[in-house]
Amino acid sequence: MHTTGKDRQQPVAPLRLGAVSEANPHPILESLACITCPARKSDICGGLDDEEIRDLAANSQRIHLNVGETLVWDGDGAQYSYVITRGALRASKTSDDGRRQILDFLFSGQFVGIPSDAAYHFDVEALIDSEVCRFDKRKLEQLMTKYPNVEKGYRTGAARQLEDAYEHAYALGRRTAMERVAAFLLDLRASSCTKTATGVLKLPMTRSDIADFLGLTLETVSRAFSRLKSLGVIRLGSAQEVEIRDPERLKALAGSASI
Amino acid sequence: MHTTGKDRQQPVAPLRLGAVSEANPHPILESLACITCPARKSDICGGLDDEEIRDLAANSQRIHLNVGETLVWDGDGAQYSYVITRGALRASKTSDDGRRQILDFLFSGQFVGIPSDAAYHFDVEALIDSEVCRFDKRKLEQLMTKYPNVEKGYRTGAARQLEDAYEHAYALGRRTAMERVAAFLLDLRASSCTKTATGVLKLPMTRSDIADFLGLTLETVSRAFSRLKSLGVIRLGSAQEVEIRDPERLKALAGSASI
DNA sequence: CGCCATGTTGAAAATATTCAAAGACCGTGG
DNA sequence: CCACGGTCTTTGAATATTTTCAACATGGCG
Repeated sequence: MHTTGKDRQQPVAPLRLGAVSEANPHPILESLACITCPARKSDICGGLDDEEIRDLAANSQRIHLNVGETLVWDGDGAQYSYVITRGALRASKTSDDGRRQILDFLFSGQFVGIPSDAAYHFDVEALIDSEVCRFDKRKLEQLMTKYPNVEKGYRTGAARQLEDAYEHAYALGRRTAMERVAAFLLDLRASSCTKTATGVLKLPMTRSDIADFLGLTLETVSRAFSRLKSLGVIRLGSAQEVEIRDPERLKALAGSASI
Repeated sequence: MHTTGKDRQQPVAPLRLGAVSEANPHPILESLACITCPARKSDICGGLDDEEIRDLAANSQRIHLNVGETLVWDGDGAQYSYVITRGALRASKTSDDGRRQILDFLFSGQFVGIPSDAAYHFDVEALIDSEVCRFDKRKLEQLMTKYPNVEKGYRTGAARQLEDAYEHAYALGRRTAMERVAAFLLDLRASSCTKTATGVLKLPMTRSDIADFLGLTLETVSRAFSRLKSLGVIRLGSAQEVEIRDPERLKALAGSASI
């Protein structure tokens, strides 16, 4: 049985919701920020024109998260929803005996906050310094009524997350360790994860995070990386810098897609 | 690597969408059926009063599925959504090399059809003779606009499915075989799965189905059942009839919850 | 420069899978 | 009504994959 070491180590000064470092309403002058926001085309904001987006801006707050800070705690009242505008976060479930399953890595443009009841049932923490846009759930519902496109975006976002979760279930249940790691790297490449100009991936997560996402141990993940390296499929600048040298080969190693 | 035997065996005469055995619009006289429907309190129908439900009935068709019949094919255009009104179905993804992951077992009251794009990315098949209520997606959207409670129910349903998928991911990634089987039986007991008057579970799925749901092989599942039996935690009438004799013990064997 | 986190690698151990065979159950047809 | 055939299930033994335990390497940061 695998118990992570990493997850027991709390962020230096974990801030509970409502006590987040900064939570400033978008000043009217700053509503321009929405126009140039990396999440401008996200599910929630994408359906609105620049005029309407000011309305959204007035009903949201921008929040900065330092590395390790927690945005959402398991059990927290689901008062807010969030759109990631910069950085990288992880959503995870941890059992009381310390086993952790990372449900998703979240990058800019992604949406957090589709609770079925009054509370969240997972944690969300910042892997690196990040920024999110916060919406009061009540106000978001009003916005959804006012702007059908927001409602539709919410629905699309929920559906996509569900499909991602299904794909993840396929990987966890039916793929080998090697296939999981290969598929993970391909997914990362297709995501909003940071890349250098030459396309080198800058992983914001540790081997332990990857292991807890893929249902493996960090050693198994490390061995898979080493194997990929020795096969010449990837190149490792540092442990966090991964260059995919042979995408086709990587696809083959990821095994047949789930159709 | 595990490849199921079961899944290669197509239903005798698989019917493609639109060619389903019966698809009759709810006759006006039959709209009463909605009132007494087992899915009357489901997410979609639950928010409406008996007057409004007639409107829903007029916009839906009742469909009968025989054992093994397929309701949704991976790749199918997502033209319809469904509410299960009777029976048991399985939603699954199968890769082209034959590996199958069952995503969910669906019982009466549950909702199928939250596509992020134009197509479904999983199959849905009947485990036993079943009945579903079919909604044209377009009409469902109109109904959602007309009745905010339907829209809210849809959203709640989507959120619940997402949370189920997350819980499933935790099980697949971090639980042992024994824990998965124990937790599965507890989940079934809490579900709408058929039970006798004395509370004995009537499993509509095979060991192979359970294995493909839990990311195991059928042999491993069978061994876990045998173990539970020898521990006196369950009693097996037949392979499909499971009596949970010691729920507390079963909970302990399911391991600590994911919080 | 050195410490502490993170990452890599090796060997032993555990868990689950694979392969194999036999038993139970169900529906069908004689 | 019972025998038959096929499918599903159970159980055993060998094998494979992944985990666990342990030691060492690396590297970022004070």
